[in-house]
Amino acid sequence: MEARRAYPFDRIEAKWQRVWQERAVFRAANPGEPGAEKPKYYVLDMFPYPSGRGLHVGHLEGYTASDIVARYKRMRGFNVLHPMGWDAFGLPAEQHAVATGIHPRITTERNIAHFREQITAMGFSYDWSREINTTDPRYYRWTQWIFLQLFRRGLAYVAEAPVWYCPALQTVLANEEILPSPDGPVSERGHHPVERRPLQQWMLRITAYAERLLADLDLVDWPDSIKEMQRNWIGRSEGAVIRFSIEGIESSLEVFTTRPDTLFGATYVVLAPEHPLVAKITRPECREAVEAYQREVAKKSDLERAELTEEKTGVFLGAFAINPASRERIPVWIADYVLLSYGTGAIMAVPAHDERDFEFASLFGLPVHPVVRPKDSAAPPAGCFPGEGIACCSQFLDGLRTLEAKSAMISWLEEKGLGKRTIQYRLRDWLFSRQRYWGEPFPIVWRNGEAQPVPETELPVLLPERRDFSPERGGFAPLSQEKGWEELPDGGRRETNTMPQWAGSCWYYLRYLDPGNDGELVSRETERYWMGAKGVDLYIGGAEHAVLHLLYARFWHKFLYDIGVTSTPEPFHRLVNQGIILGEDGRKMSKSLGNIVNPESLLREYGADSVRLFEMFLGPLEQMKPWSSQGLEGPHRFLARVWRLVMEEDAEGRWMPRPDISNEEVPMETRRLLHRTIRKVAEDLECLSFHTAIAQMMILVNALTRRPIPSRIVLEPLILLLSPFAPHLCEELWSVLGHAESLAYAPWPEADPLLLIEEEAEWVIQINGKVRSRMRAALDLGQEEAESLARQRSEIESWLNGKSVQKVIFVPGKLLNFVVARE
RNA sequence: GCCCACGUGGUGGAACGGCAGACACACGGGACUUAAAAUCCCGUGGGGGGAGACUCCCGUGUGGGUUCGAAUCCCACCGUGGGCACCA
Repeated sequence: MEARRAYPFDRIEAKWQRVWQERAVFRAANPGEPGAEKPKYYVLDMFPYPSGRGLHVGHLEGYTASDIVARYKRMRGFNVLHPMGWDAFGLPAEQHAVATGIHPRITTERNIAHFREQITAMGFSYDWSREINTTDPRYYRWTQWIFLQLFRRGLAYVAEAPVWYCPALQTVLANEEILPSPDGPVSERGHHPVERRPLQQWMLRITAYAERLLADLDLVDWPDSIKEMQRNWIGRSEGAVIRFSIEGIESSLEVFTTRPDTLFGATYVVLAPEHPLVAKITRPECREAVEAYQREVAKKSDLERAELTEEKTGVFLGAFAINPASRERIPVWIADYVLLSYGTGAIMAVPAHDERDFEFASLFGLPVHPVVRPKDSAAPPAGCFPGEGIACCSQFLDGLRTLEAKSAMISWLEEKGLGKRTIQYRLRDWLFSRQRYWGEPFPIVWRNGEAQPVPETELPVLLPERRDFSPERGGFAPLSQEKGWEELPDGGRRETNTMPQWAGSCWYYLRYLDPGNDGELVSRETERYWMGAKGVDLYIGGAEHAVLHLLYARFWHKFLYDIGVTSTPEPFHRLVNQGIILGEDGRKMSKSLGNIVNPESLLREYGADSVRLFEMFLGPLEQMKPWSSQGLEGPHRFLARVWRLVMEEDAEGRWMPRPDISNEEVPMETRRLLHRTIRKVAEDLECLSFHTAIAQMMILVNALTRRPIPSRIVLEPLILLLSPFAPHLCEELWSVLGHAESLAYAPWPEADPLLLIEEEAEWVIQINGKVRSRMRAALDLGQEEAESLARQRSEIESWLNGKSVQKVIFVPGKLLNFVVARE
């Protein structure tokens, strides 16, 4: 069915997309090129993984927002960097290869072509000369180079550690890729069950940067919720490590606690079941029970240990430790509520002041010694009191507040050599290897059991071609099947793990700056120019990357800063998350619900400008909101109205410029409205309030439609204001009005301050805070004049009749409120 | 359980502590048309009074509070979404 079009968007959109491409309109100038004398503005989208499903309206929302900003900033005189690329390594393409035998490279290329086509059809103003692809050897060469620098500085190391292994995906996964579920932990991708296995893995020492990753959150302009999530993920806690000696044995054990002030109340000690000291200190009579418990924990730890609905369990080792403060003999237990991977893997239990210890002590009949009382109470309460208060029953701490008691205890411990002040982080080192094919190979060769770096001159280490994609059983890397690749003539063997998908996305924003540079990751001069001062000026993407991508990228950026590659401590100055777009039914879009909105049909029916405008008109960018295909009508009609302000149909139905377009001045009311609109749109664009900017332009266009005034004096500024939102339509109208050049770099309209000054205002008159009247009057009335004008109004007169006015609130230019006695 | 965000018409949403519901969608009425579509105009939170121009009351999840005045600030609760979850 050939739908009649409200305006010929199909023709003009194809035309302008071709013009932009042919003239390389959006090419950004690097230092030394004409254009680079302008101030820079770097507006970045989170680059997509090119999946087989193509882009959905959610991607398009973020990309539309960033494109509007990019176009706006160009018109404001900035040299704008607005690039796009592909995060193309990753599991889905490899899973597809396993299933179909088609090489992931083929699938990836096909998907990228589809994505690029969809993006082009939306009219986004990317500088395609900077397009990057993480699977391109010219790109991943530098991913490998960064890894080598990390390795040289001891920040990449091999460790045998219990890691999350997913039998279904046949790979290990990072902590960050595991989700809790009612049936135990599962993989984030695919929700397959995962279990713990001890394997030799590459780790990155992100914990070395924990403090800076935390502190520098203060430097960036990000949503508070994201900062908070990162803070929680890093999980800094201050406390002390305290040494407990073991009765009858030479060795001692260390515990970490955030409450050293409660040491006098420590009535037992708990080790993680896997703690290396357990075998050494367990008494023979307890050995059987302890080992049985360890086996049980090892078996269930995979799935059930993460659940906390279960009752606490543990066993006594038969051994005793000495409380270093009270000199009391206290029992040593193991229990699975203590984790080996945090702190020292051991705790001092203070059941009187810790809920978990209290629960455990109650269950096993262990003693409870209160040593803190609330500020307003003479004695500690019964049960467990985890709050802060005043120390008691603690000898030299008695009477001190919790904060002081902590310091006093730490000083005492340090003096006696029994402990010291410590900071612990919840953040763990980053598990960096994957047993997959479709990822960056490590630039590492094993010789005599030692990992050796591949010389930089030999980069990139190319991923070998493959025919057979079935992964090997048991968690070995597929690359270990490629003997000709793995085994080197000198007897060395290449590392066969590959890097995780996060690797390529950790630094891609830097490669856009200088994508063709084969001598350096990015030239110093270019990096200084584009990342100057604050790094990426605006970064738009989904909140699902709050901790993973954004924490990893910050880590790498700080490392690159330390080795002199980057010049700013933080990569992304301002971060904005677009909200999720729900299906028309208000539920999350998903294949199984059948509520996914296909952008192709919308583009065919309404055109890219309408889709762009509607994506923005839906509501605040950061908010979650449902899609409504019917709602698209509004912005579409609006664009058609703008079209008809300039164009009209002749008898044959051809669109022609209106013959009556003039250069004549327009009525004062219209000029004022135009200039208010200019101001409002610019203000709203600065704070990314796109929907209110559109509403304001609709108000202007509605006024112009009502009383047709086809004058360039109002039409041209309107077209410029609208052009970041609906660039194809506006380019066409701009050229119809006789401009030979694209409007992409036309100066943004300036609001005339004289036209923004109002002389009159509508005053609101209230009685006891309720609006009882309004009047148009001069804006600059004094209180007395305003009051007497208000009192003359009959409705106010009758409201005030017989009442005594106690007070009059006067807000200049706005409001008058008579406060009268209530009977 | 803990942390964070958010609750406004039939719907999406707007509103520096000062006119609640801008702008749209949907719906209803009208103009144009042989008719329809498109377009244009008018109406549209709920309830009451009035023949009428009009007018009064109620209303921003619930209950309190601060204030001359609260959708907006504070407290408690309920609901929705997101994050964390034995991290000592």
